[in-house]
Amino acid sequence: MKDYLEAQLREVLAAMEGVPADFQPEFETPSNPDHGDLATNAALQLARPLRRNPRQIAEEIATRLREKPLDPKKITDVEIAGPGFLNFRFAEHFLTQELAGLLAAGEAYGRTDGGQGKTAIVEYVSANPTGPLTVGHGRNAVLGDTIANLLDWTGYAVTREYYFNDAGRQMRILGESVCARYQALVDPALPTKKIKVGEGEFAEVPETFPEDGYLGDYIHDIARRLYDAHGDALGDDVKPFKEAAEKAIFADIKATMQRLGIRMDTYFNEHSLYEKDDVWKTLDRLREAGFVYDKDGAVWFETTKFGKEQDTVLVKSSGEPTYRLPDIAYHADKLARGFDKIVDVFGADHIATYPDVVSGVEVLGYDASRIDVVIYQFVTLVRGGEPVKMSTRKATYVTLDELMDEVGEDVTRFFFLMRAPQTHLEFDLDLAKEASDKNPVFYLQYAHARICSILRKAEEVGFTFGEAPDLDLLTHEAETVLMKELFRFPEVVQQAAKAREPHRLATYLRDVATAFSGFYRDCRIVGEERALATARMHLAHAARLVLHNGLTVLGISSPEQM
RNA sequence: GCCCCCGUAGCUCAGUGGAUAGAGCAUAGGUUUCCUAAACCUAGUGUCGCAGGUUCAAUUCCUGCCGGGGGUACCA
Repeated sequence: MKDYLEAQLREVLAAMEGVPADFQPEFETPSNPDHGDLATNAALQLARPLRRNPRQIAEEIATRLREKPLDPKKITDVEIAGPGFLNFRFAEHFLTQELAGLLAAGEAYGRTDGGQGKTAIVEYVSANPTGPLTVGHGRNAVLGDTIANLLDWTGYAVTREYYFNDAGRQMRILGESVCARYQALVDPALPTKKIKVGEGEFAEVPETFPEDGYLGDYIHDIARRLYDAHGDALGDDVKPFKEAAEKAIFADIKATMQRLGIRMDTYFNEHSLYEKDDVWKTLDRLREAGFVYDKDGAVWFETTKFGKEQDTVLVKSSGEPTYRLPDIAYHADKLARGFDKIVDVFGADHIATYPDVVSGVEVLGYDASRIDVVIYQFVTLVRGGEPVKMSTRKATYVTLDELMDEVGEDVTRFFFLMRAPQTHLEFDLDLAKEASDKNPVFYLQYAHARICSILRKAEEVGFTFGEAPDLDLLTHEAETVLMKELFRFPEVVQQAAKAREPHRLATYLRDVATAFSGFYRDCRIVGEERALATARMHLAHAARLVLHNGLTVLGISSPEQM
């Protein structure tokens, strides 16, 4: 419809004097229904170049549009309002045509092919296997997964990738932590020590426990399982402990992701970049390009040439690379794999590092504009009105599993998606637990379940989807309001995908549920005359489809009864 | 110091150039002989942090300031 009107308007404007050739008319859907279904501010924008009163310009455009004339099966009315807006009103017939299209598309309604078969890779979660996923990881996981869904729905072939590092210092400490716990099981008389874990807080640990070791219960569990399986045969070589811990923790992480409905396509081990020698080749190429120098025994990247205040160390004087170098190699790898869109989902703590990655791959000759970094702000966990400091190492965290046990998988996903990524998310655990039935996700699911119930009841009394509906019977205001709301769905999906902002879809679905409530209140099905009831069944079904499809994109179930 | 994000109703947040700034929660009241009351309806509140600027039009864009958070390691 927008396309039709834009074409008509362009023809009219082309015939008017003084309109710039490159003038781009803008359309919008007015929030106030009195202002019609679609409006354009063209006359206001033209006021300056034409040096005429905008209302006068609007009059001329309106007259010319009426003379064309506009197709009465699409547009019934053009009016001038306010300072010079042109408001258009859709013909009812147009709405019912759209409804037929929606019903025909079914569970594919909302899918568009703007991606044109292009490829995208979304990197998310990417937690190193040092402990269970926490609430903090949850926002990353759910955001990334939903952005991947949105890209899928807008025509991209999407790869979901999990990047991890199981070779660094943290993993060694993990192995040592398990080893120490194991040794204490072998010999309970082993001496212990106290280590500081915070301001005035101490933990009693085995003598061999690393100073900055991991204190979580899962470490005990892993040690206990190793002891049960191998007795005292393992000795004090850290390697088997590290490997066992990684395996157990990764299995745990994957199980948690599965509960959230997340399935990765690929797991990318940072170590593979060393096996392929990519890390050092990357360094050589940066050096050849003239952006690398040696100083104080370390290797530096000249990030000052890209507007940063300081240069950045790529290789420490110990000969060990900092994480930036493999990060650059990894992104070069993704670019070389040919993805059209590369989306990274990072916490706010990465905000200073990704520009280095962008600079790095540009130096390597790649088009860094293909990379799109979604930075989300941290989750502040609040319990009993107090913010909770979370640390994987100190084991002062709430796991994602615990959260899902308390409030459920659907609420967990929805909660993380409700707000714009760039705003801080205050997660009040007490509220989430105690008042979880007030979470908006139930509002959406309830609306869906209620539609299913209505349709079941309608079929019980003898109405059927087998009959061709006369959709033109849908002229009640509550019906047209609902239809217009439903038709926004594909555009909302596109906008949410483009902006990488899933919360737009969550907000929209609430509006759909509200519009359906209005229909439910004013328009009955059971008890109505057969033709009207049949038409309304189809409209209710359309509303169910939009809710179901929208919830599917968000990764949330749409129950048929509650 | 410098960089990034945020500042909108009592609370949590939508709203990125338009016509009277919205929703949920909370508060007060009302609605079930009627397809699911996990619902619906009604009532009320705003110096859109402050000050300038650009524009026919600014909560939205630009600059400065104030406040909150994050970053600014040869840590990841």
